[in-house]
Amino acid sequence: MTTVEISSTQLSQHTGSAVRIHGHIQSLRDMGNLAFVVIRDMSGAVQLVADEAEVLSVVRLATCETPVSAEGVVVAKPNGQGFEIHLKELTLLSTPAPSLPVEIGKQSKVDGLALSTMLDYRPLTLRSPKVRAIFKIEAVFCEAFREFLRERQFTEIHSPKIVATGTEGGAQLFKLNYFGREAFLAQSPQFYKQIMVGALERVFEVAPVYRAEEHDTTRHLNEYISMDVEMGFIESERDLTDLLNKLVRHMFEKVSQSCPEELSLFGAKVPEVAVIPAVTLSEAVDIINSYQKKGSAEKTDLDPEGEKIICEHFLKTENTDLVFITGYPLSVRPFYAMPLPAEGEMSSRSFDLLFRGLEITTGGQRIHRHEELVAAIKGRGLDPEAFKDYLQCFQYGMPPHGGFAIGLERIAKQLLGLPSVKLAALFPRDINRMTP
RNA sequence: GGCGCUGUAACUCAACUGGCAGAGUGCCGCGUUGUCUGCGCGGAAGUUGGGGGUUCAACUCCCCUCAGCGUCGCCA
Repeated sequence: MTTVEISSTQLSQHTGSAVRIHGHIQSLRDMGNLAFVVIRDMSGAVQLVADEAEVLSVVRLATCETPVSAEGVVVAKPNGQGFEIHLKELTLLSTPAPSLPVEIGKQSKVDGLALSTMLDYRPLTLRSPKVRAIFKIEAVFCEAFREFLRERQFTEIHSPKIVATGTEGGAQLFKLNYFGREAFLAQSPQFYKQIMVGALERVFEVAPVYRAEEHDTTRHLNEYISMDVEMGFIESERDLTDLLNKLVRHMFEKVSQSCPEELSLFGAKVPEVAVIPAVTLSEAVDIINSYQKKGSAEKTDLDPEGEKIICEHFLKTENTDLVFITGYPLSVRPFYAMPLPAEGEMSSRSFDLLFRGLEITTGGQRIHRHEELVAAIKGRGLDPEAFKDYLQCFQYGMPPHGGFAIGLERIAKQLLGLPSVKLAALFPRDINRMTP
């Protein structure tokens, strides 16, 4: 009989055959003259059954997480629920692992871990089925994001992360020493993606961005993955919200199709995305005030509590997990935001997308006329000379354009109902943590 | 960074009004042929975050310090 190399998901196709499989030992149950070994591989897990003295002696040397190669015959489980491998030979591929600080094989134990323990032992906790599922889902989000945009003739770009100036001045920048000169880690690919609209018309980028903000919350990271989009020749920000609407629909559909098991580990329900409703900021504030006894919410921005109330309202009234907030005042947006003169006060052609109570996207149309942009920069008390290189593309003609950015860890956190965005980053960087 | 809370075994947590530092899981040993939270018996495991103080006596009260969690500002 020839031995075939398989992975755990292919068991049913090899009933009665001799197979070889490799993975890490996830659990060991030694019953004396019978032992059960569950191994976890890239695709799932499988139970090995050992009942021969020679194999049992090897099993007794093994410990949880030891990588092994196993050979045996695929058989149906006696209870009829799935398949297992009747073990003929087990090879330990490394020194047996010492006892584990956290029990990653048991879901209840992993769920009960303190966030700091989860992160301190990250190389280990990332192996647990539920933790790694987060990152499989994020990979599918990225895949779907790329797929959708490529189909619409967007080109993927890679902008520099070492930059000479900040974009908006709002978020704090990490300073670094660049051969004796001052440089910064990019807080956003904003300027570069706009410049690339001049060259490629439609671009996107999936890359880390850096924010040196000194807050430690469940929705902030100092390094996170920004899924950026920018497109030219738009008529208004409506073109962007339409695109974003279809994009998130595609991303959710793809995750729903590709990751049913990963989603079920979290009991997560993927939202059905129809036409995402939109409200202006001032309408949103009125709605929030109608729920709160104090009528004091300001009409400049929403606080986290307000974001929650708005989302609850729209879930109740329109059965949607997603809602656009539009018409932010120019004053709370970066200088390049396109103004929208409305009701006496200057509003902007920008929007946020909220998902189950959290902002996952910000975007908008940008100013594309050179003279207007220079005036906007001066209006913020900034020096146009500092933005000389960025302004070049406007000097030589830029079409009406705009874009948005989706926070990968945030959309994953909200989808899976994670208590902190830090759990959605492989190795999160926050104000207190730089390792592992 | 402000405010609040918490630090006890590898992990998750108990310990009354200040009175012998414990449990479950994991780990080690022995037994167990259908486990999947294996089961049974036995065992090891602690500078109670650190430092100082009050007291006959401190995990417990006070001060300092370090760390973690929550929350707010800001943002994706």
